[in-house]
Amino acid sequence: MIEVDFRDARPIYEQVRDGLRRLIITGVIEAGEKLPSVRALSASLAINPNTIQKAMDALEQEGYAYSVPGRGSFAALPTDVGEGRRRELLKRLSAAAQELRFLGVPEEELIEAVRKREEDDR
Amino acid sequence: MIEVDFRDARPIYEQVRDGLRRLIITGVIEAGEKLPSVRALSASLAINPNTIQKAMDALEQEGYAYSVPGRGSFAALPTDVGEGRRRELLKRLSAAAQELRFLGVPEEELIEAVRKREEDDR
DNA sequence: ATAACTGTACTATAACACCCAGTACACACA
DNA sequence: TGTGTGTACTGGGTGTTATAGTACAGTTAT
Repeated sequence: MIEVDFRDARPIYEQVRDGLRRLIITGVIEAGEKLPSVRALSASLAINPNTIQKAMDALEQEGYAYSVPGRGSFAALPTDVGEGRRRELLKRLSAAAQELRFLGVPEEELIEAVRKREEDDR
Repeated sequence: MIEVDFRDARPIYEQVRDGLRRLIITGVIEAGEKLPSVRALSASLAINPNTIQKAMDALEQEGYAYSVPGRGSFAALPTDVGEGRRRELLKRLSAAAQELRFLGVPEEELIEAVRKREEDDR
């Protein structure tokens, strides 16, 4: 369900956070649906529960999930995602586009990459 | 010329590396032109020379610059930038676009962000 | 030749983030 | 009652980051 690479320079909790976010974005887990529990993810990924908890905290802070003690964590509505996240993504989009244009990639190719909707990332 | 925020979570050497890359991308420093020397940057930014050196190494590894002992570091040609950097940027572009669409941002707005060329990013 | 500048390479240290192990508490649900 | 849940601690190990200091070899201008 989620892939974690221990050799990757990126912290594990970020990889888990991004993996969970991706499940929500791609619709695998819809709004209101339950996310994997901390202990379940800890067991299936062979990662310390504290690290999973940290990923959950980060995801909740972004607005992509909310937690209910005793019940579990759930996917939030897209409208609950903070404005900071939107601004960061738009900044990333512009920065990547600008650098790619500097590198000689034609504008049409960039627009096509934006239009295309796929999930074959890493 | 380059801004460094010590309170930022991002490592200083990454901020310096990104700042130098931006100078090249925006055309402030053209291909073949000399980059600020390690010691000059170290003095003007009040940062240890080792940290600046690390930023230079990273930039050179990306292909954005090359160094000549005794002479200095210089901006490389866009064609010298590694293919890995291009693939990473395209991945970032797609990922950001996909998430923004999930958040309800209309496709036209994304395309406009890609077309627009500005330099007001941090 | 001399001086000043350049990239580069070491050693050593301190601070911090990351990840782990282990334990514990309170709540929800069947 | 038992199981599963989020959450909160303490400790310890490890690697990264950034620092200070020193040093060497090459280039450039005086």
